[in-house]
Amino acid sequence: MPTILVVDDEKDIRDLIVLNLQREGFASLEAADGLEAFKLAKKKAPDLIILDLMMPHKDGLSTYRDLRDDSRTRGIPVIMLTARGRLEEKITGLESGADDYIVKPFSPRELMLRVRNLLRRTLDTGQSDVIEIGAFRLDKKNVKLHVDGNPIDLTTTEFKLLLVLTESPGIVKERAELLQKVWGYSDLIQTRTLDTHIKRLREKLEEHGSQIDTVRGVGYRFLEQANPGDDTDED
Amino acid sequence: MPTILVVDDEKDIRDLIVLNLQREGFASLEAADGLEAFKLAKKKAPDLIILDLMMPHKDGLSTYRDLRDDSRTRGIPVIMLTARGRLEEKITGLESGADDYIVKPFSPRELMLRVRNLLRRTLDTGQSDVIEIGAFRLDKKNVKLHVDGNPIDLTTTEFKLLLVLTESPGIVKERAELLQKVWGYSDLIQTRTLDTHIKRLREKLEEHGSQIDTVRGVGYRFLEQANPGDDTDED
DNA sequence: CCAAGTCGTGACGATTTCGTCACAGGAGAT
DNA sequence: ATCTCCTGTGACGAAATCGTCACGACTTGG
Repeated sequence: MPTILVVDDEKDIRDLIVLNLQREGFASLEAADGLEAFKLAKKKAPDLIILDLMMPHKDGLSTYRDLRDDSRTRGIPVIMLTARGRLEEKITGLESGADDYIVKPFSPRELMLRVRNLLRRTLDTGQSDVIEIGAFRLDKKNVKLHVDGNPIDLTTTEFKLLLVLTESPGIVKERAELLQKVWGYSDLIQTRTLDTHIKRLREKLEEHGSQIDTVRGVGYRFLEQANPGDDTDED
Repeated sequence: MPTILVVDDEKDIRDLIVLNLQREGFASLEAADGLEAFKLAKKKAPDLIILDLMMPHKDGLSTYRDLRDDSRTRGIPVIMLTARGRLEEKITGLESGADDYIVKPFSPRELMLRVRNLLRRTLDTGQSDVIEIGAFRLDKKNVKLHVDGNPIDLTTTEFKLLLVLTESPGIVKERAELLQKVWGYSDLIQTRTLDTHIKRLREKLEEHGSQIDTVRGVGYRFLEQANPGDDTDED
């Protein structure tokens, strides 16, 4: 059952939306301001967010930007509620494709229609399990990697390895954990298999910025790309 | 709330299906044989019909034909239940695009998935018989493919395969899913049938731009043609 | 500086997966 | 009935991918 986060400072409106969502069979979360919404979104990873743009304290628009800047919430589609003629123009500019907005006052039926449409687009087509780390975009369902929009062919094993590494960018993954999660090895095994695949991964990634760090005696660490746009040498 | 008519002579199976439908929030009607089903369908105009093909008295297949011959029931999508290897071949011929079928034994989850998909297709889009992907135009009703206006002859199997592939352009369809949706295979089957038809499809499409991508170990992916013609974008 | 441990690298064979082909059975058309 | 087209299947080779090994380079600690 999809979970939807409803963000509005007015309790009446929240209640109205939540009621309609329940009637449609959706679970819901509530937040009264942008900060709470952002924290809840990171923690609970809802399938969709309904976000009022007019709120005190923290503006809805800046909350939207925060959501788009965090890797954990980037993929979550957002429906924005806005008053007619207010921020409409600005919104249309920053839409990220997966998002939508609706002008107040709105009919609940209209809102529910958009919720269903948006969920259909994201849940069904599997675009929801796309992981983004810096310039990297890991498409799980597609077994495809894009860096700055450029597709990179990875084998399934390489992809799985990269997937595990990117679980925790900047943090070391032990050899044992990598072997466990990618190959299913349960024992501590002395093997060069991991090294070989790390090498192959590095080969395919190096032209897009060296990414995988060796931590001697421990394991490997995936680093976010430091300098995008630095592509002038090859040796 | 969509209403679904369940047609099966075995009460146990009806109960199982109805239970699952209720859990999903659907209203349901029941019929134990084809005649009753036909009358009920005309009278109540359900949004979808789940029809077992193996029934005493009146065969499911002839019931299906009756449903298609009557103007009041013609537009109602039908999901047919069939035993593996029995009537599969005959079904493939009369598939009218809006319909689906599933091979017994099936999982309730799988059935519910198809119910949702079929309802989504018909309720939302008002069952469009023509699908357009880039320069491709798939005419479900006439089982015809046009690329840039040029007609391409496809067999029914090829057409169905292409139809499933184009459900999600740019996204991989797993072999299992393709086998399931085109041939009704429920198990993971080691067969070269899929490959063969992919090849035949590729042969017919390649002169109009290579389209079908192999994702080793996963499945196939339909790619939109890079169209030399211009594309207009608007909101 | 030496020894031991660890890692990177290239090559190789084994295995898996896919593409292609030929062919036989079946359905529909003539 | 005969013909034609479509379809599924197995055989076989091609290609991709994988894991392992040997060996050299490097790091670390004493």
